Amino acid sequence: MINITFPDGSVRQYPKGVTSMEVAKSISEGLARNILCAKVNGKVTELYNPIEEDATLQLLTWNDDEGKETFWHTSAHLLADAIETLYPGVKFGFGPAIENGFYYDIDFLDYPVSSDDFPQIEKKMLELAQAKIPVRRREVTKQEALDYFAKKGDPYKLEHVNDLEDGTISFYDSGTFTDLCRGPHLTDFGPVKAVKLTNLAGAYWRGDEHNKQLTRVYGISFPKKKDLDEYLEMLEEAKKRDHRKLGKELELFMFNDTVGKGLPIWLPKGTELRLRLQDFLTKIQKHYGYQQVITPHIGGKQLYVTSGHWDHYGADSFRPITTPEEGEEYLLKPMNCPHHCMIYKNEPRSYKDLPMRIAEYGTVYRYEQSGELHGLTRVRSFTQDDAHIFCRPDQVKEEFEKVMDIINIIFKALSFQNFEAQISLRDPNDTSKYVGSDENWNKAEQAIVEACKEKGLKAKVETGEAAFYGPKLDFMVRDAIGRKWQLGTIQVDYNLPERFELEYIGSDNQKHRPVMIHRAPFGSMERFVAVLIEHTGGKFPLWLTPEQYIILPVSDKYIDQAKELQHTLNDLNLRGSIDERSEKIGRKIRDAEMKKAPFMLILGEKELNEGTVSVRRQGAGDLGSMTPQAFAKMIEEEIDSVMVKY
RNA sequence: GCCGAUGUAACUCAGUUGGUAGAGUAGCUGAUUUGUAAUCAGCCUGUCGGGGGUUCGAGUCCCUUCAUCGGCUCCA
Repeated sequence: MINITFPDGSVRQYPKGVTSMEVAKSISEGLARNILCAKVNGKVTELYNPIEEDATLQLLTWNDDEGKETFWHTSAHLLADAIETLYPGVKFGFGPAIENGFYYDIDFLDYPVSSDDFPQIEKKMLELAQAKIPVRRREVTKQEALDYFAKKGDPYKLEHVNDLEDGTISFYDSGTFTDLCRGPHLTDFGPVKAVKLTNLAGAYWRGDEHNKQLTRVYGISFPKKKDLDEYLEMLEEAKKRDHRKLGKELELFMFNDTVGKGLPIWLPKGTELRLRLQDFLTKIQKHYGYQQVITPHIGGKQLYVTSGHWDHYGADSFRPITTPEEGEEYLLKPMNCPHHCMIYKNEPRSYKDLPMRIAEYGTVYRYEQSGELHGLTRVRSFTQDDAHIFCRPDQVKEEFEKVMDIINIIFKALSFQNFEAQISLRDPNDTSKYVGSDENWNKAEQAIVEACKEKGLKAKVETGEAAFYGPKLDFMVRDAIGRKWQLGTIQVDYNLPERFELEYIGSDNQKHRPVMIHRAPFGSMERFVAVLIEHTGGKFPLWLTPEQYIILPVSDKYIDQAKELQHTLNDLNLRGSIDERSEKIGRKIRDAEMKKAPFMLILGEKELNEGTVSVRRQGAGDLGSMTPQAFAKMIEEEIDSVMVKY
């Protein structure tokens, strides 16, 4: 007999060699019906694997992330199985589970494939699922694996096997389909009750654009039909928060083909919103000792040759601007750092001058590939809330942490609680992509890791994601449909100061090299506003919203008094407008609700007699009547409650 | 840039097998003067993304190009 320990700490005895499925059955039939896989001693595995010694056991269902992952991973095999049946001879790449569903990369050879094929593939998948085709693991030697795929003629699988070590290779058989796979998997295809193939995309083999592009089929599957319907419903809801749709509806920004793709135009309401965000940050930065500067939108090409950007990105940038006078070349600035370095160099600096913090809302222009453009989140002209901190080496950590504080203030004020922090280090195996000495890189990377540790910030470390001149700490926030976008960023840079030969005179009267910190708490105004729109669904916090109220006169008779009320509210530091149309009050309320105006102020005979106004909150209904002063106080208190003290 | 899809009025969308375009909303005009989510009537609105082709005839078919959407690659 062996002892099985369950997550709640309880221990039960079972015969040696018992399977997780048998354990589940011993507990309850219902549980046995719902479990998908099991975690034995911390490792996810199939339900049919025997447990030979004392172990901890967690039975995983659809409600566990790892249960879902296994479910979707098996669904990827189910997809491949169906496709191999319908399109004999196609070649398979990788087919993993992803955050929401699964995909399989497939070389369809000469088969013309489009989303029109989805229904019949889905049908085939459900057929195989209903047949409860078993999925079985088997260990194979490297040679067996090579022989199998050589015989089958699957070049991608063959290449993959070649990279694997003998003794670690396993196959999964399901019906007529056999796949190279680490697993784990469901016991059979049976639990898959609903399948939806979502889209078709090109994907380079092994993610390398020099390789052949395979066809990636994305899908999602569920153990119940109802779950699929709910998922599709959820996607529909998310679409309503799409910043591109809301940006149009709320008249925040626009694009125009003649102006150019990826070049956003901020409309009056969007501009107001953005300026309010900028003012908010400017105040914080003033408190933290930043100085604001303004630099031109173009700069001599040599700036970028010196910085190294020309070497790294020159070929993929907007072409240089030339002048009638020969020999002059300027670039639309793709970043602000070189200009700021010139400000630093403008006069000799003393160690007493440092840290020197130079901030600018700097609009930059980058030639993004056409397929990359995406609403306001990926554009060709955008404004960074940029700043560069020039400091002594001994000040790096403290300055870095202060920037983290600023980002924290901003994210809190806008309720971005669910951000993910990422430390991006260089790829130690390919240092050719980077400039600067190993020593500088090590110092910079260490500074970031230590700062995160001291601040207690849990950050995911990604190698190979650093900028070419230095490592960085990024703050990622998800959009309405779950895509991650980098917003705030902090970068430590020992290299540009060297390239621009920046110096300061130390207390020892010797020349020293400062360290540079690049940082942008919003990241870019465009992307930040885009994500903010999707988070709030267009219902911005009161301190930020373009219109805090709309006055709704009950009839035309009260328009003059409405104007008086607006003056009063102006004096109380509130902003809003009047609905002067000759419409019934019900109509005005409906339209104001649709426009997401936070407060509706209804003004008629009753209010005029009382010297009050009737207040209605968007989405919440009538709050009763109050004086304009009381209304202003209510708004003020609400704004104060979300503001972070610094 | 690559793969797949989409593009019809300001917006959301309809338009059968090819027979020269419709609805709702918005807008305009008039009537109504309104009390907490749509007052009524009338009017206006189109290079059917652009260019080329097939055809007696193209929003519908073909080619090409542009933009957008979902991915891949990229993201200083």
